[in-house]
Formats: sequence, structure tokens, C-alpha cells
Amino acid sequence: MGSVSARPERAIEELVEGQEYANQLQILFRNPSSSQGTAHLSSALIDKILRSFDQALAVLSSVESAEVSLSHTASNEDSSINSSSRPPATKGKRGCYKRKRSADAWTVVSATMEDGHAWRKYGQKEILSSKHPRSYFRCTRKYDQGCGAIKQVQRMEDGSQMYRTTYIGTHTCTNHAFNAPPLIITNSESWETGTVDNGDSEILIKHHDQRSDPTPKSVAIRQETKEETSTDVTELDCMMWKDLMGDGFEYCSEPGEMVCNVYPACAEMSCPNFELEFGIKPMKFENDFEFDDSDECEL
DNA sequence: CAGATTTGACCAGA
DNA sequence: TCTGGTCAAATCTG
Ligand SMILES: [Zn+2]
Repeated sequence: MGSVSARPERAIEELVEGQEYANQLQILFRNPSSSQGTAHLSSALIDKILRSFDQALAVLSSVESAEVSLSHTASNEDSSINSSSRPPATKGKRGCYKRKRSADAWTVVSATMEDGHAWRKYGQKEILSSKHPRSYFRCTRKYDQGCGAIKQVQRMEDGSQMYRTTYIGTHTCTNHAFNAPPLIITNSESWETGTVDNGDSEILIKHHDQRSDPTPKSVAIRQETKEETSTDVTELDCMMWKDLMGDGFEYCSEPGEMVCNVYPACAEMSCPNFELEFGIKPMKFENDFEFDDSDECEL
């Protein structure tokens, strides 16, 4: 009891990740459009693929034999181990650390941290470059539905209490689990409600770049039943959590590069490809969209 | 009591 | 080695 049971799903995650890298490598090889750095990227991808296999095998072998524990690697381990409280005797086994893969990452600068998804904080670090700590969140449905979306939030350093949120990965979870939730489409003007019978239909919203140009809505909504690629395309539903903040929305398409565009009212997230896929969920707001600052949110 | 934070330790990559 | 990302035990909260 209490011992960290080896998780075979971890191995599956690793294998899926390796498959993803292999797909990227395949794309890389089949598209000669990549101008430079292809060889280096390929090498990196191969390295990652091999690492994924290695991790998966390690996890699986750990499953097979409860604990082989080769930990002692020729280093004197007896240096007053009981320095601090060590509750469980077998505390060593700390699972493989899986680092984030920086695919599908985009950054949003907003006045609030809420984006309609349920996140679970799993870490916080002080960043040297900045004076505010950075918080790490993970989708609540990571273990329920295997959603691998994470985000990291950090307060912006320039005065205003804006939060820079970097989303990494897309949600594969469905908010209303099973049972075909009715999709409600909303217009930018007023929230129209259109119900789609098919539960497997997804709404794909494309918007051309709308910089400070006050183009009302140049969004083309098209729905298509997902019946195509079922291999690597993760069905995602970024959610349309209608922002109550009308004061503008800034976003940047790449983490690290800030091209702040101010959105009028209707856009909240943006994938780097100008293609957004929204699975809109029914969400309505009461009169007072006033978030209670239950915590000590000073200033 | 179950789920969410907190927080220090652990670990991977540059 | 330093820095940042993740884990997980302890703690908190409803
Ligand atoms: Zn999710």
C-alpha cells in the first residue's frame, strides 16, 4: 500500500508521444518545404522518439518486476540519511518525469486566469527573469479522460495585473462527458444558439487576421463530422467561455514573442494557424458577471 | 472524505 | 551547474 504502483498508462503515454514525434518526423521528411535546419530537427526528433521508447520500456519493465531498483549507482549513499523526516521507508521511486512538449503552444494575455476549463495546479516556481512566480496547471481530466492540456500562468511584469497564460497542448476532454452535449453556437453580436444533433460534430472557426481592423466578424463556421484522420489528429475542443472582459484581449501566437493584438469582443484564444476549433458548450452568464474575490486578491 | 493547493524535493535540458 | 518543469506528500477546503 502506498507504494507507487507502476502505471501502464504511463507507458502508453510515452508510446503515444513517441508516435507523435514519429509523425512529425514523417511530415518533416515528406515536406521538402522546410528550408534549413531539417537535419538538426530530424536528429532531435529521432532522439525524442528513442527516448520515448526508452521510457516506455522502463515503465513496462517496472511493471513486470515490481521493483528492480537499480538505484545505487556507485555512490556512497550513507551520508546521514536520516537528516530529515522520511515518512515512508520506500520513498525513492519517483516516477519518470515527463517534460512538456512544446507543440501547440500559444500565449494569451488576459486580465483573468479563468478560461472556462477546469485546471489543477501542480506547481509553482520562481522565475529569475521575472519577479512574479509562475504557476503550472494541468487539466483536471488528465487521468479521467487522458487530457494532456496544460497551461502556465504568470503575472505580467508591467504594472497592470494581467496574466500571461501559455497553453500547451489542446484539450481532448469533453466537458460534458459522454452523452452528446448540445452544441450552442454563438455569434459575436448576440449569442445565438444552434443545436447540433450529432454528438460527434465539431465546429471549426477560422478567422482571418483581424488586427486593429474593426472587421465585425469574418468567421466561417463549418461543422463536419469527424470521420477523417483518426490517428494523430486529436479532437480538441477549445472552449468558448464567453469573456466577460470587454476591455480587450491580447494574444500572441508564440510563447516568447509578443505580437499583441487587441480583440474587440469575441475571440479569446488563437492557435498559431489562424484556425481555431471550438467545441462550444452551453454557457450562460447571469446578470452579474462579478467574480467573487474570495481569496485575498489585493490591489 | 474526496478533491484541490501548497510546497519542497527531484529531475531534465541547456 | 543552474534554471525551470514536474512529482507527490502534506495540508487545506467544502
Ligand atoms: Zn482537458
